[in-house]
Amino acid sequence: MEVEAYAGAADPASHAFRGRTARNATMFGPPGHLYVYFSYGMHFCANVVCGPDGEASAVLLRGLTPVAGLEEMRAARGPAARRDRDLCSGPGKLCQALGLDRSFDGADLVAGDRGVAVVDDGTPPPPAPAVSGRVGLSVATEVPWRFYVAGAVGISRSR
DNA sequence: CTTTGGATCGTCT
DNA sequence: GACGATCCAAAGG
Repeated sequence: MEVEAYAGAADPASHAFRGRTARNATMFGPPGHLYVYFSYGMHFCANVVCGPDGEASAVLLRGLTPVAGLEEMRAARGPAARRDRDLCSGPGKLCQALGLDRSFDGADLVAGDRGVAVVDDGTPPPPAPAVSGRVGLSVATEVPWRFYVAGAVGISRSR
């Protein structure tokens, strides 16, 4: 598990920093929804909207430990994912493995209206999550808002 | 193991 | 018209 926090209008690294646009509209909506955007001409990235309606705060999903549907993930990722640990070890890989694209933008993760939901499987929170600066930014690079489970499978390469 | 460069296009200036 | 909240293959140690 690996995530990064983006603090809406107050965060220069957030897509919401320059105000609401057609692309980031979901972030300005109510929490519990999925914000999916297209980047670098070939990748999708997924966020969970977490602030109250109108605040545009979100959490970027950067890495996951696959626990089920491994066969489907391998098929979706293709030959590039040599090892199972590479299936979801990055924001773009994660979306490819789960089949997420722009059509999932705005999905309700509580109701699961588009077949995607956030659920509690009983795994307790990590007692000591690791922290670092966020990856791939040109601004606010030292703000320590990247959180991950140290040693877990499916963590992206950090700088 | 690390470094480097190419692919590729929607979005905002 | 420029630039990404990226990934991967290839090449060098």
